[in-house]
Amino acid sequence: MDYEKTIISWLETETGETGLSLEMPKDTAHGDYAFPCFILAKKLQKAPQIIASELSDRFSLEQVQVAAIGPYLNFTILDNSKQIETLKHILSGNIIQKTAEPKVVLIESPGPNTNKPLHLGHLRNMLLGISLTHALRAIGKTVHTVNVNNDRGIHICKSMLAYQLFGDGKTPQSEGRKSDHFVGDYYVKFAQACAESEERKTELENQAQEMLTKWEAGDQEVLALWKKMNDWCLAGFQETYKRMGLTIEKEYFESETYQGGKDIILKGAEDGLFYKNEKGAIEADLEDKGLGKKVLLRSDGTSVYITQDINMAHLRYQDFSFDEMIYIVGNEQEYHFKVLFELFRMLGWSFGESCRHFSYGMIELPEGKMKSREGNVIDTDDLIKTVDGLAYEAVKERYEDLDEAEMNERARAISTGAIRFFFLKFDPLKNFVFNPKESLSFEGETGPYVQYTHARISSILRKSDAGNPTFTHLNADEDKQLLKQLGEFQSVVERMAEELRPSALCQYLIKVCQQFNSYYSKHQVIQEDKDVEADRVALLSAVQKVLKAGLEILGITALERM
RNA sequence: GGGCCCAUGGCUUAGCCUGGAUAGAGCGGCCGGCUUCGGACCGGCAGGUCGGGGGUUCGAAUCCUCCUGGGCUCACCA
Repeated sequence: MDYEKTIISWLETETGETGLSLEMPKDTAHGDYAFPCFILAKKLQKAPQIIASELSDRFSLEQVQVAAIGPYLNFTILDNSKQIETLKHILSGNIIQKTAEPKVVLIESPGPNTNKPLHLGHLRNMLLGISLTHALRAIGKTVHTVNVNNDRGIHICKSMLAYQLFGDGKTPQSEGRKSDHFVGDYYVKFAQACAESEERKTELENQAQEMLTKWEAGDQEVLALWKKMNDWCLAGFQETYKRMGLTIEKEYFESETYQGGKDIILKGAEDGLFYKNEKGAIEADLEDKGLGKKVLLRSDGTSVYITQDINMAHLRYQDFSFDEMIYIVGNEQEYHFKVLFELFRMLGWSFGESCRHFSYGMIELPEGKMKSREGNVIDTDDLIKTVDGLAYEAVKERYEDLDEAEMNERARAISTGAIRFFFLKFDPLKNFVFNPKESLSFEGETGPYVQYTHARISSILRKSDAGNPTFTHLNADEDKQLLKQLGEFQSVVERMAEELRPSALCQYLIKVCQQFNSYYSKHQVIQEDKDVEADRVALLSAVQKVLKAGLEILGITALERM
């Protein structure tokens, strides 16, 4: 029985109005549905309080209790069969329904440059990508993960040149340095050398430019150096991806795709989509879209940044024939993607319509923006290492008699939980300040809090010897609140997948945990009355399953013990 | 200068799309709670002109508008 519809149709016949709707009160003391009577006040020439009380006098529906609280009509559904239905559903393991159309989605993340290690921006990128991948799969979409490596250009040559000048034949192995960090060290050295003097800077930049020209000309020596350093970087990234649980199905490389982009542009120019400007460069006119004019090929015929993105999309469509593509890229590239998608349209590529730029805000440090050239960046690997250490200390402090392997395993899960949750709980659109000293905690609205709640429930479930539930003892306010909350899990996951907002799931999980922990402090689960115990165990078990499914989407291990 | 985005207690933030009943929460501060299921927890207190003005509305943190402050962007860089 759909009480909402029934109540609405009663209201409509009673008042002669149409198109009325109910709202869901925030405060549970206000029941399950509410009708604000202000709307009728003008028409009926009566105070809304009076209208509410008159309507409540005339109301009579099975299983629905009505109360006029001020100008509101509040309805409470006494029949909890729907919630019990949901509860049984969850208990049977049917936690998330695949309600989405079974489309193929491509997700691009994290798009690194191969001249330095991954920093916190990439971390945010990866975690957003991973959680979205999980959420989309959970609701029934097919997701393929791809990546783009920006492995060509002047920034790459800077690291290469510095290595040539100061490298002295050293290798990551000889220095015992993670290979991408080793490469990044030379990017910093380049900047340091440039800082010596203006002359030195000009000299070095010219040399880097020469190197780039040689690279494009296919100079064997330069290419060999490029290959060596690129491979170091990529190998380092792989380690970090693995640690963060990111699997990439197909890697694309700018160095391999930029040439093909030219042909597409040239063909487009032939077809009259683009034109040659007065300097001989090929341009797209996007003035009518408010995007200005965009150069697609330089007058010397070489490609620009966007050229390779055009070809890459084309290649990906050949590889995956996706229905949707989501680019997870920072908000500083919003203009770039507006232009890119417009170009897809001009080229008549139908998939262009379903491309989305998942734009996220930057991460700043308390002392300001991160600048890799200046060295005030926090690397992903360094952060993980630090938090691993903190988590290990936290576990050791509480459970000193655990064996080393178990201690490490828990510490690692907790560390991952803390990092992931912290980076996902904020609205992705917003910039946030990362304060290394204060930001990462294992208490309050954190991943470990959710993990702890899960472990706590698990512990109770292990101890209980209750039989089968009858679902007749879940009538306390706290029972109802929890049941109601569990019923919203599905729509939270759907919303996260549609709106690309993992933060919505984080907020939800926190709320469930808070409600459970409060429940825990008021209601004893394990007890003499085994019928009551069985029902509460059923409820807890459902909470546990929802927490676990939610954590899995975020990529966090739901611990049985911690 | 044009475009896009952001502004909520000391700090970090939810709510804004789809307007409603005392603006939720975490951290920090203060007070209290482990001889029943895990204190990485729970209960309570203090702390808010929801950046500012104007408008729409019975009603605005939420919608519209102007302004202020901040970020990003508008390369034949990537």
